[in-house]
Amino acid sequence: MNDFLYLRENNIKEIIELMLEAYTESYSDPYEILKKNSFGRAHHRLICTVNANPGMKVADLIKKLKITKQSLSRVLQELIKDKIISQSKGEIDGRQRLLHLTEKGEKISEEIFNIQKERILKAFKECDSQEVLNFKKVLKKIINN
Amino acid sequence: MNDFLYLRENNIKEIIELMLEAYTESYSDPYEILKKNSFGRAHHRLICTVNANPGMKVADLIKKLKITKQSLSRVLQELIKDKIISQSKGEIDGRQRLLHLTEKGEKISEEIFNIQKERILKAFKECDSQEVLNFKKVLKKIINN
DNA sequence: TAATATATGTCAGCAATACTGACTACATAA
DNA sequence: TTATGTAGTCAGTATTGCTGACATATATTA
Repeated sequence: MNDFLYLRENNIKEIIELMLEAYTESYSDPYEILKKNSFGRAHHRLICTVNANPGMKVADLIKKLKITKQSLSRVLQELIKDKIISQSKGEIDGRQRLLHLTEKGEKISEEIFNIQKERILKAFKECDSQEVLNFKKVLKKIINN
Repeated sequence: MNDFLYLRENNIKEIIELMLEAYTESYSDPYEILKKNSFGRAHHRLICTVNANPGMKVADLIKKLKITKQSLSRVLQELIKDKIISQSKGEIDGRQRLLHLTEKGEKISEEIFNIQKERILKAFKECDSQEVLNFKKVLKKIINN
């Protein structure tokens, strides 16, 4: 195409800042719902990640969220006590604790999602199929280092 | 196109989680550079936002970062003291304090950017021009409510 | 001009999130 | 059996964020 304008520093710099904004906006939308349940940003990230990766082990959650196990522990224990998340012993490796949303957890996760969905849906309705597919593709490339 | 698969709940849910991951990864990349300067996540967000919006006023920064002025203040004063950010009196409205990166601030901002750039550049090189343009377009739509 | 509103700054205290380091318990692998 | 890997825990500290109250300077309005 029209050479490599999209690889220029200014474009990349702009996109890095847009990602910060999009994240900040999107993840503050469900603030009220979270507050109603006495949850904060840390619980939100945890619920969202376990929801997307049911059965993941604790070590993977730590890696994804980029926090220490001590930081994770406090929040995770709260969610387990509140019966939002459940743990099961790994069948292959008995040391692992596999994480799942409980039924109650699924319900709250769904409530949170329904709020966050509004912003995304509104945006996507102003785009066509191809644009959204490309958005998702690039997002994945950014994650896979 | 092939009807509206991209508007389905599961797709949107997946994208919300991908945005969390992409942000978490991207904004932890420059951890070492920030630490070297005794800066944290809060400083990072502030530097990035002022860099993208030179001359912005304090109230707008508060709105973008979604924090209180008291939270902003601590970090902002640190950056002003370290001569990373400078304030100038608004010419039209003398109550406003307009924020800029200093020369030193630009330098650190560039260091941070150069680290974050690597991940984005690597991703973009595996995409074509149109895909990146679409990525940016959708990102902007998500921000503009 | 006087009263009011707005933009910013500041003080004090508290809450949430995250870190380091040290140690334990248990399961797997060598 | 010994070493390693996974998870949990305790104690202390740092960072980031909040609320409420109050101060200062500038702008707007009556």
